[in-house]
Amino acid sequence: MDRSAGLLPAPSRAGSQPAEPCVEGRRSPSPREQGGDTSFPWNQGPNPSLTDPDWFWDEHIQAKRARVETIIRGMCLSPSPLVLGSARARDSPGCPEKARERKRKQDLPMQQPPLKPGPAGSQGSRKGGPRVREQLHLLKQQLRQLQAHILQMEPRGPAPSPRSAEQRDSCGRQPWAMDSGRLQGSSGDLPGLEEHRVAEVDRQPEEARLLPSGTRALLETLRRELRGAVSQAVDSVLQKEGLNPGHLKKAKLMFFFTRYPSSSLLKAYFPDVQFNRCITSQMIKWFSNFREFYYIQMEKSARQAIADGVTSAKMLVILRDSELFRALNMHYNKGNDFEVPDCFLEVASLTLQEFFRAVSAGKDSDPSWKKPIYKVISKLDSDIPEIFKSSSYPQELLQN
DNA sequence: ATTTGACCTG
DNA sequence: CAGGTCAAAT
Repeated sequence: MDRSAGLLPAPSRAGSQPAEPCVEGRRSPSPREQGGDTSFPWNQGPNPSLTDPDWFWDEHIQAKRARVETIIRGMCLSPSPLVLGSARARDSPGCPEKARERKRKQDLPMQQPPLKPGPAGSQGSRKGGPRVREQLHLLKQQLRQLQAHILQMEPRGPAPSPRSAEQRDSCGRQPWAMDSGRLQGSSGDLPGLEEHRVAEVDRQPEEARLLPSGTRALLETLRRELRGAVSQAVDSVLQKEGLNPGHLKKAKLMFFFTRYPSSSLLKAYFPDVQFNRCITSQMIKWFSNFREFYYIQMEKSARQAIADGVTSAKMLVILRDSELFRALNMHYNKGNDFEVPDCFLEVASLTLQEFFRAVSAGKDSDPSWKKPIYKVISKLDSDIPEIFKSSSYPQELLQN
């Protein structure tokens, strides 16, 4: 609520930051950006997906998807139509286009990895915002339905007689006791496995307890498999999927520190985002939009100051109670979740002053009069607090 | 040929 | 904010 004295020390930087004669138009990478010289900042981070070849990750995801698809498909083929109905209902609403068409060459990520025939991958990268949530919901629903379905079928299983349930060692093993064993082949034929199963199955409803051990084991295995598959599907959907509102919010806060983030910096500060062309461009675009608003405000304010009779640029300092601050804070920090750093106010003040000088000197007659200002400002990016890098979303750590 | 930024528009 | 365009830089 109550802010520390907002008065800025009117940094002498204003004088020591003259528009130097930069040879190249492009902004030279700030020293901060390349702190790791040859190595990228994110080399330190525990995110293999960023360092590994893209195809590796894609295959991984594709494997997951394929697995889930298989399971879901199996569910649809089951005697119960319940799943089928909900699954279809999703495709019909928005896109009349055949789902087949989606497998065409990626329309946006043009030349990412050389391969990506993705079974369901191409649609995942699209920004059908709500679609993802629908899918998630669908998956959860399907899981629940399948579980109910299984339980419902259990009693009718292999003629569950109280005896068969007890004499699980009898030679009368059901045909699919074998299948059960095969199914969990991955878990191996551990000696004590049987006991484990029994212990787990015992926690199940009464009906289930009456089933032969083989059946119970199968059910349990199925359940486990399904749970794992759905869980993975949810993860993959939640992640690939693109940027969410949380990311946008974080980006806005980051703008307080950096007006011109490089793509590598963005990658370093959004570990939970899988960057591809689309995502990267979108984020770059965000900052471009941020800048646009920022510069518009600055120019407007500068002209206002001139109209108000301000004579010296040095008199223009953005305080935390100024109108300009209010507008900026509203735009990048709606709700005051975050305390705007002083460094931002300094840069903003300098920007304002630059605009003031330029307009005062009548430079604005030149079509490209803003360019020099941009050049100056682009060199004033600050370091972004580590917290922004570590946490996926500044949901909580925002308070301070 | 690709990326990035400004600018304009909806 | 996302789209698209244009220019500049890689």
